[in-house]
Amino acid sequence: MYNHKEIEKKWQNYWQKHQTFAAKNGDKKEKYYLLVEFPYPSGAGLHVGHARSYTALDTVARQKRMEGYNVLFPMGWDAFGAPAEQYAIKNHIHPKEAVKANIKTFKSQIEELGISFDWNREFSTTDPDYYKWTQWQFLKFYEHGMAYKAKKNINWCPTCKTGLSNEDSAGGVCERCGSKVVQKEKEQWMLRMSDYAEDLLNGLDNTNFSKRVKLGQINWIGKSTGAEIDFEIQDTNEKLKVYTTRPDTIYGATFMVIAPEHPIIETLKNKITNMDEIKKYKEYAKTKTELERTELAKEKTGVKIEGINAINPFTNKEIQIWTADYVMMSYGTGAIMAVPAHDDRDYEFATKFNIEIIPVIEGDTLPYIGEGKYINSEILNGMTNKEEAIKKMIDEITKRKIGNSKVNYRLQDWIFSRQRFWGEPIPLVYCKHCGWVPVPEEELPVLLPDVANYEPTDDGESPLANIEDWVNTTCPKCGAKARRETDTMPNWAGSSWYFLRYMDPHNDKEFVSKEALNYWGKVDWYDGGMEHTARHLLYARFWNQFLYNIGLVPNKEPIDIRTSHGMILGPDGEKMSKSKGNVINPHDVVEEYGADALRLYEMFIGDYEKDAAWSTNSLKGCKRFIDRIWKAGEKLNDKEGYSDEALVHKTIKKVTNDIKSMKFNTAISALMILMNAYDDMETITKEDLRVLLHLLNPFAPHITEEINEKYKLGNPLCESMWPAYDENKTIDNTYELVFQVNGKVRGKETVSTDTSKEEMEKLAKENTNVQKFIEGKTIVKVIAIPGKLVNIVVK
RNA sequence: GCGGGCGUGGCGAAAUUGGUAGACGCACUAGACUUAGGAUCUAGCGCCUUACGGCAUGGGGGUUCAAGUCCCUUCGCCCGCACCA
Repeated sequence: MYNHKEIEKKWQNYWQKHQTFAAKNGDKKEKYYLLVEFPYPSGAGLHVGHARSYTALDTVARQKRMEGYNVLFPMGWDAFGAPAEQYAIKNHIHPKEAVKANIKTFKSQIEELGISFDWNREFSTTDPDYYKWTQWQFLKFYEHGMAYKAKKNINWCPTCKTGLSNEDSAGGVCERCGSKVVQKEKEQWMLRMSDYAEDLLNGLDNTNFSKRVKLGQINWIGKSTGAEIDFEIQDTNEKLKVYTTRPDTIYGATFMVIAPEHPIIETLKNKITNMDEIKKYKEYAKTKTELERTELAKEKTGVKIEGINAINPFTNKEIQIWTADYVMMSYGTGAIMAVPAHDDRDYEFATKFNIEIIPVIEGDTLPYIGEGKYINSEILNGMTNKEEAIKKMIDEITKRKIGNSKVNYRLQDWIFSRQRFWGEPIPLVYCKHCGWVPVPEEELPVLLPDVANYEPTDDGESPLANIEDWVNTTCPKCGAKARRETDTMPNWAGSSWYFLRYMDPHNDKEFVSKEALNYWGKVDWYDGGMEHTARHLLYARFWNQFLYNIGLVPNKEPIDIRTSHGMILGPDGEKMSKSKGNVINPHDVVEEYGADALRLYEMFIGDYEKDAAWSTNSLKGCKRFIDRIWKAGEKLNDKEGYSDEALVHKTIKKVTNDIKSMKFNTAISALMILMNAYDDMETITKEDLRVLLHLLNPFAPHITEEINEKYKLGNPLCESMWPAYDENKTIDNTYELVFQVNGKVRGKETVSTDTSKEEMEKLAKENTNVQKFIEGKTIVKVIAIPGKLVNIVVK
């Protein structure tokens, strides 16, 4: 019938030759910026999941261009990262070689899908021309005091021999290799992201992210409101500051718990009588990974600190101080007031160690967290409103100068150092006399050297530390001997600003020009995986907000709409993986069924934001649809106009709107309905066929152009304006009026659209089947809804 | 535990403001064409019933002339966060 391979190649060449998808900076047309996450070019090649996201926004891009927009739809490569480095370690070749080969494969696989990327703007985060500007921006953070080096107890992966951010070690396992993460003290570069917690939270109001994406951001920032309160330690001048969201329960605070790393232990070591035991416990807690600390949550552990006691500032009673690993040093003040009557964790702990439990809110069961009448609480007794009680307590502690209200965030500063080779070198030099000195702008980029060995050192330094002639340099400030920073940036760095670079990718004077920034503005629509909606999006927003604050970008929020596609699962409903043998390779599908069939199927598969299992049978159904259109060209007549005007206008309307709202499946279904109608006609007009091809073009761009050309229906679709519909013409002259008796359908009749209520009622009562159901009964009420139905209520 | 989402045929799913539940596709069944069919075309296809009709959107209740849609309640599943104080 036709050779899809030839057709696809032909039109891909046509687009290339005519530069159909080249975005033009400064063009008079209205701009629209569409972005998909640039992939990590792994050796495994393109995944059908990539194809889903790319095709979806490609559909939008193609529609937008035909609607007259200047569309920016770029693609590039996020190529720093561990897999390329692992490959390099094994094979002793420079990771950039592996990356180069993988990009080639990836790119050809994307090209054969016919995605309308503007390849003129392609770059990789590993290009020195690109990472020069990543380094330059890091120096901006540094200049503005936003980057600092700190000795931190960091999450350490013993297998990868590198520090990990909290985000990279979620759940206590290394995100990359799955090893248990341990705590290790190390000097690390940090970015002050926690300073931006409130802005990152508030900024969400200026975005159109989907609800679940916003919630992901909100959860990650983790704002909580409460109070900090000082508890005196008896017979010392020391105070223990706690953070609590429930200061109203303070009368029930019968003990305190501090994190094993809490510095007060060191301060008061002379008073504490069981230091050995406490040190032992601290060691024990350190060996436990975060995961174990959570998983083994069932059983509380802890040690009572002997020799010191605190005073509850409201009951004035002596209370014990314990150390336990259920209190984290990284959150709040690393110390809590324990209210066992109203907190499950404190309750469990108190029960295990026989500590007094005093209820302060009336209730039947303990622990009872929540609201109720306050008891045993002097100034709060009798109150019932939680918010009021909290407010009263905060007023009281403020008045007594023992505390204040306090907002806490889960969000912490971003650990920005990695002890790896394959990342952007941090462009700083350490000089004995001058301290840390930035590499001057004109010396950027600090290039990664060519070496033979990419393994991290055993003491956890980056492999760069071994390369003497790279490490040893001179101080840019005083000229003395100095050493380069050997840590590299995390691979989130390059992806935090790549959307800005696409606006002006070849600029060698600036990271992006002001003109380009002003013209392209925000990313209008960013689509990617659910797995990146928390951290990548947060990093990118943080980075951009910083650039905004120092006047380098025009918008505080870089992205307007963010959507996240569901995963494509294997035919067995499981996540695709080599080991399960359920991987569908897009290249194979393109070979056998064609790019258009694959694209159409992936858009037809179901709700775009939900996961969906692969079905080759459904794919065949989409292929069949394309074949039917191909054959429809054989029954063209010489007439003009649309054979079924109302249907065509309705279809244009539906497809136009459904693409914009990501309801790709129903858009395609509308086109199938139109095709089914053509099948029922003896012959169809050229306009009939052309409009179908045009509406289908964003989904199946190759075959539609080919058929359009074959039957000389008009200019190439990609160079024609998107079909317009006339609202008046979407309305049919007739409709099927439904007759109901007591809400049950008892008859139908095709009537003219302008049938009056009276006529409708009359027709209903005349219907023989309706009469069967109203005979001998009293009509209570008749409801006539024009365009829909008549409902006769009888008794 | 907290936050969010979902529950509709054998399957993927549709269903503006409450107004014909199951569009469209897959699978399946029967027939046509055919040497052949895993190609194509035609017809059928929620469940029960020979039919009339009845019953159906996880379960129960409510509002309404009318509920997949609104309200209450209950069960189940999925996702995110989490000893976060």
